[in-house]
Amino acid sequence: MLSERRLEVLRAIVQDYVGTEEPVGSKALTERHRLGVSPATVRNDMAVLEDEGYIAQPHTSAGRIPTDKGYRLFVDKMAGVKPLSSAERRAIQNFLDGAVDLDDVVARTVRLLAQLTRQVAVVQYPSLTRSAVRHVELLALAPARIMLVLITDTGRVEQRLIDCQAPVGDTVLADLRARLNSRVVGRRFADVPPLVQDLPESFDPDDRPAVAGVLATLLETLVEQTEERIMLGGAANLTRFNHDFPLTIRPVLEALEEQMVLLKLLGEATDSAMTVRIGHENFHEGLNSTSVVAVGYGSGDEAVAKLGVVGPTRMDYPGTMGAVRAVARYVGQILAES
Amino acid sequence: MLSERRLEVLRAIVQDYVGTEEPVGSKALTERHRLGVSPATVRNDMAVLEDEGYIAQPHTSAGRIPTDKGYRLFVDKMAGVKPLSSAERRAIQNFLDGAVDLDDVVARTVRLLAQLTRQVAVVQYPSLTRSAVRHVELLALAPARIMLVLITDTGRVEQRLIDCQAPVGDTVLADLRARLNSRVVGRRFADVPPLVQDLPESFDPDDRPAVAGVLATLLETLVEQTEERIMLGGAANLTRFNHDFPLTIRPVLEALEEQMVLLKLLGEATDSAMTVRIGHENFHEGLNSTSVVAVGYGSGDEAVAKLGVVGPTRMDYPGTMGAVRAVARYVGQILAES
DNA sequence: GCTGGCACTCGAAACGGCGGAGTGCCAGGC
DNA sequence: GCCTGGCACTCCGCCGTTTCGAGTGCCAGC
Repeated sequence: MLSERRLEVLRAIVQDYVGTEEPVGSKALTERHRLGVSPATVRNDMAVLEDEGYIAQPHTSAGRIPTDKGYRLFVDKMAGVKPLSSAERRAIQNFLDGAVDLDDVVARTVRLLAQLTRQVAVVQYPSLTRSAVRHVELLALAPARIMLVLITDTGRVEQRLIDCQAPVGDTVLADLRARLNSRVVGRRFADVPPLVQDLPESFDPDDRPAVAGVLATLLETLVEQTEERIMLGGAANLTRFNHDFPLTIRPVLEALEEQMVLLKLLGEATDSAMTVRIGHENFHEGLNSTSVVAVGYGSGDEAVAKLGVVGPTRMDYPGTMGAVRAVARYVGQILAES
Repeated sequence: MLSERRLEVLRAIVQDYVGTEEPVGSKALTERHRLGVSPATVRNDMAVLEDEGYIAQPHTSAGRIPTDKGYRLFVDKMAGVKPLSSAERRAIQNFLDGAVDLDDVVARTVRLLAQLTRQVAVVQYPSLTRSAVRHVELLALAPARIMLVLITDTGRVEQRLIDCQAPVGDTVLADLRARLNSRVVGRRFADVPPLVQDLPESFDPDDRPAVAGVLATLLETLVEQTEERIMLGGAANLTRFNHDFPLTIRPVLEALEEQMVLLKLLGEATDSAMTVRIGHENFHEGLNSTSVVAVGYGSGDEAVAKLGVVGPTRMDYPGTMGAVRAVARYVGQILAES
């Protein structure tokens, strides 16, 4: 366990390094912070902190920079979540209130997060699997061709084409549409399958293949995980740091282009707790010098999707966490209203 | 007018510079190309080319690099469109054939273009304004709340919420839905407005406000230009060149984040002719050292949207143009099938 | 009009010296 | 036992100098 003052030294190092982006030495520390001790004492503390792996020096006789472990301790023990100013809150609300549909909400959220944190923003579309059915529509495009349109309570619309072997009558289609909706509207996706299982039986044997086809497509759409869409923005903010890592920007950009990586990035935590993943805590190699701050958001009490930002490990954690949390809350409100 | 050989020299300079990314000198030119003349002669030609503004030297006693004007001449007079190998063609087809819906088609196209050209790919969603109506659906979410779903022949789905002052009966809604569809299905967007103008008159006066509201929203959706969505990919490819311009990548990334800039980037040409915009020919400052190769694509004979790539002015024009054209054709086919 | 030769230019890389920030350690004081 | 001032040492980054070489422009000759 580290003494109180050593923690204080670590905090000072993190704060200074985040601000200046340069290794920080003992003398500069005592000048910029009221530690009440001399540089020599700070040096001793630093030696201990280095032994414990919280800080490191890029090379002998340079200042110290925090390690991933150091940042971790900082975030866990010392960093509160910095609340936003009321001006910022108003800005968020104004920015999000003008959204016309779900795409727009997500797009605005991404831009907002990127501007607020000056980092790369990542927003997941409300997940299909955690939302509920608002309406199912069936359209006969051709006698044997049906389009299935699924509308969720989060405003998302999914569509699928279904080719039937035999023509399907309009009345059958209308019947199916009515029964389907009466059973599934308002239900969570996960609850739908058992509710529609027996539907084909109530139809004329001739029509059962078509009905089964529609149901199969519907269920497939419901469980399909691959369609977890994600929007990304603020990539230009990566360049703010590239005088330090001209090399690192490349793999980061590459990683961010992979939908799968992005999805994993936002993490598994489904509740609304905020997760911070620092440097090597990220599974992906290209992201070893970045940190991810993510949190779930939703229209009700449960998260239906996540959003977050990706930035250098050397980031302003309290401020970033504050912005991410605030944006998530407002987006949740917006979704609840629509 | 330049002599034949001088054009040849320019072509050689462009090709070498694109390959090596380094200023090319007279000696290297004669070694790598069979020009049939000595370096001294090439030097004289280069001096002329420089006087005319086709090439420039970064500093005295360095090799020459093409100017925007030089690239322009190269593209106009000398660069054919390089056809793809049959392996590449097969790859394109395989890659695009697996698409399940419009989003997927666009997403795959972006990835494909980015990989093929190793540059930043930009794909515009099939524009609403140039496509036709496949179906209009009206859903009563609540007694006085209607959701309008518009499905286009390119597979795109738009949705809007409509709040009515008074409840709307189910039969009225069904009636409106039927009449609406019988009039507009298959019509181009631009042709729709006159066809529905008189619809409210045929309804009970009590229902006319609601009907008018639905129509207004429909027309608004049809003309709404702001919803021109664009997908972008391959941003990581920008970093391939950043040892040359570490500075320029920043404004480029910023420019690419602006939807409006992207839209203008793809240009105004609505037919299927390919446009190449080189360096300063781009209106946007941040893109002064990039070139844009764009072409329209569509399910029929007319273009419904555009796609293209953004890369450094120093790009392989014939190859890029070949890839862009080929991808556009395949996407057109895919859209026509669905 | 092409060619070889030659002097010249200028950036890139290599070299070396210097300054300064920062460290570790030690002896002394509270 | 902990803090402090002092001191010697290390090593990066900066800067002026030198060297090297690719490339040029020009000129005289064929």
